Amino acid sequence: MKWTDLDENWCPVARALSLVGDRWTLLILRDCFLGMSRFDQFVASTGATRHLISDRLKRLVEAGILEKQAYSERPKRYEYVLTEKGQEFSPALMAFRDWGKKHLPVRRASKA
Amino acid sequence: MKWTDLDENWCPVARALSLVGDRWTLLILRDCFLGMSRFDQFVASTGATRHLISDRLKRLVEAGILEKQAYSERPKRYEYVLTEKGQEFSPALMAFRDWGKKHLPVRRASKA
DNA sequence: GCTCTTAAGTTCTTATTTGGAACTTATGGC
DNA sequence: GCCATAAGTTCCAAATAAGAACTTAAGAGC
Repeated sequence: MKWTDLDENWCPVARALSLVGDRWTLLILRDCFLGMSRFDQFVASTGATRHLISDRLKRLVEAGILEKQAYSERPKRYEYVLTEKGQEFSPALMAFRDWGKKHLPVRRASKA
Repeated sequence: MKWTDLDENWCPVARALSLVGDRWTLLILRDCFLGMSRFDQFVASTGATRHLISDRLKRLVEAGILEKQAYSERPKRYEYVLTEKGQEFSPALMAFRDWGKKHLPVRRASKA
């Protein structure tokens, strides 16, 4: 079964997961809420490959969660900003944060 | 970069994702909140392969999110129940549900 | 005492996805 | 000219997932 098959599932959780239920996607959204908007910021912050970031940004734009906006004309440079649909995803990330804070404390010195 | 490298990340969202930031894992947890507890129920409900369910259940048990309990001695049969740590993950799933309900309506007759 | 069914996995082979590094395009600065 | 920056794309190897069949243990029906 493919992930895209979940997009018409009866369950709203499954439909949400088909779109944003992916680790890199969720990390990109976290970065957006932290104020990031550019390709190389996402690459540096998440540690994902450029290929993955490229792919996930494309999906998020198609889904109307992010919007691609030019911030420079020559050379053409784009940044990605949260739409209202994207903004409204924040409760989910906050729930992840709260749960992580409570149940997954850092044991050693952080690597990242 | 590997996923497991996120488990010591400074960010609690990243640490949470290293453990449960996977579509099948989140679908299994959804099923647990819907009252399911057995292997074949997860397979049928999520549409994932048996291999994946087996792997994800193992991880969730190791992480202390689910507990494996015998419900039959001969033959040995196990079921998986949420621990308190697992129970406390419900706000995240509810956030996914609310966001999915609002922003991802079903367009055609459901396939699943 | 043979065959069917159920439950919880495991194993196998083939496809798809990801990781990592190098390359591209356009421009500005030294 | 040569180096740097930003936002990607391309390539191949490695890791993961898909799909179906097999395993183990027991009870039910005949």
